[in-house]
Amino acid sequence: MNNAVRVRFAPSPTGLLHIGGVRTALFNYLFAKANDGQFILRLEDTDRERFVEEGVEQIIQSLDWLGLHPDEGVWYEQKPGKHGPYIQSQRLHHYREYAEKLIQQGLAYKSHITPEQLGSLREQAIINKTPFVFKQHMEPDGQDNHSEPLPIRLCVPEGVTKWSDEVRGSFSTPHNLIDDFIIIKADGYPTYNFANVIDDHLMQISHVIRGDEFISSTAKHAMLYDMFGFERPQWVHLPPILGPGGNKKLSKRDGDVDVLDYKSKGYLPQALLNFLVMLGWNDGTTQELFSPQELIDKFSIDRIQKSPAVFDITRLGWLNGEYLRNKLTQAELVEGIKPYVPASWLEDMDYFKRVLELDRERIKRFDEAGYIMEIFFDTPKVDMALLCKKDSQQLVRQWLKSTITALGDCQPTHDGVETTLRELCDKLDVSAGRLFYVLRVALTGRTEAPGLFDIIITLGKDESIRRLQALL
RNA sequence: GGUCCCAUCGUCUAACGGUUAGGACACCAGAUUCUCAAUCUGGCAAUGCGGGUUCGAUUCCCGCUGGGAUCACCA
Repeated sequence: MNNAVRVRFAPSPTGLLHIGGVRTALFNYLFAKANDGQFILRLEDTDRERFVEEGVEQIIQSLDWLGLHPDEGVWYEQKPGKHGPYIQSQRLHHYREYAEKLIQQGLAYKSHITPEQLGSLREQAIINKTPFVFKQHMEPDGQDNHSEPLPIRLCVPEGVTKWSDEVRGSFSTPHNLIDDFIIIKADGYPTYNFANVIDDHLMQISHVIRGDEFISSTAKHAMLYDMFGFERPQWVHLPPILGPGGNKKLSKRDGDVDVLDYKSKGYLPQALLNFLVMLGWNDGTTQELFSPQELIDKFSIDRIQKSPAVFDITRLGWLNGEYLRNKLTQAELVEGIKPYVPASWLEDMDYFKRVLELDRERIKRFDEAGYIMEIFFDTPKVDMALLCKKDSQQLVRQWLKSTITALGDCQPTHDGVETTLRELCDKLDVSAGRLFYVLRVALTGRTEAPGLFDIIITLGKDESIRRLQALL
């Protein structure tokens, strides 16, 4: 019972869920599932100034799209769970209660120093090139009356805090390096450093899996656990994901604003997850493709990477194509592409499916389907310069005419068309390459398309002839 | 600047101290010959530097260099 695995993903709705957040959520999810544990979604909304209204909804939708469903905590409808509420702004009484305990023991105090005063102390320290750590004795004198609300600071005792991370190893931080940090802000809300400890304890979190930006504040958390006599969780800090340059964390500047963007661009959640899991983890073999279940079966903390990984979207593109080509049933493919093509294309579903199979290996993302498939639904505009790029207009004209008559009485099968057209090449004394180029452009307006015979039989003899006729 | 972390092909990464340092993406070439795509074959390409320890370092230790994180009444 006591070694039950309980992990949480605890985003702050101060923005939208981005790639880094998803990777963190994924690792938490996999670890929970791999150990028959609970995956909890908690909202850390204690920053009322930067709170983004649509953030909560977007976070839930993102996780839902990716299939990272929590067992407990926040969801469209509150998930059952006996440790709620799971939204920090609804848990203020807990933080107050624990802060009060600390105050009574003399381990925390109301701080009178203003941000301005603190700021100038820090500036002074920088000028003097001396390290600056704020402690209670630096509080200004004459701290009397003013009734405005004050923040509460932890009175960091002397000593050293040691802790260890499951992927990085041991850390040791002397307390003289730690500020008397704020645990309850003047507005009554707790800071992350405080709330996270209280909640993780109350919710019986066994493993704290999070981004490595928290590594330097973990000593504070460990210290708090000790001061309260709470059992410490295991810490697992994930390596950062770097932007394309490889020299800074992936950020909005790299287009990493909202994972739902990947959905609208036509990426598959399985592909995105498969891609993300490889950023900082591998199973030790050369396997590249993992189903969600395989991931759960194989995931383990001891194979998490220490070093950062660069986000390479080319690789995501490859993976997505791989899934589109080999992992999706036709029905799933149709379903996925639906939103990206005109509804009218779907009226003749058999035809749509035939076109789809023809183009399947050409589609890397759903959003490309419209462009790739449109030549089978709309009469293309043909650029004369392109059509006559390799041969004179006169010649092209003649070829088109001959093709129309040849097509007129040929078998409407792939082989029938092939035989007919190759015979035509002989008759016209022209290479297949030249004639087929002209026909492809004439029929599709493009130089890149499926095989010519496939185009003709899919389009149908009549439609093909009609298109050629129209050109003349 | 203080504290801490990290370091294998361009990228994701593999390698009980002993391998011709492996795979994948990307790239290039060839094959399939009607283009593109897909597929197959081949190729290019890495242990940051300097010291140790060792019979032997990608691997262990130290220094350097480089990169990153963090130093808020943000998380």
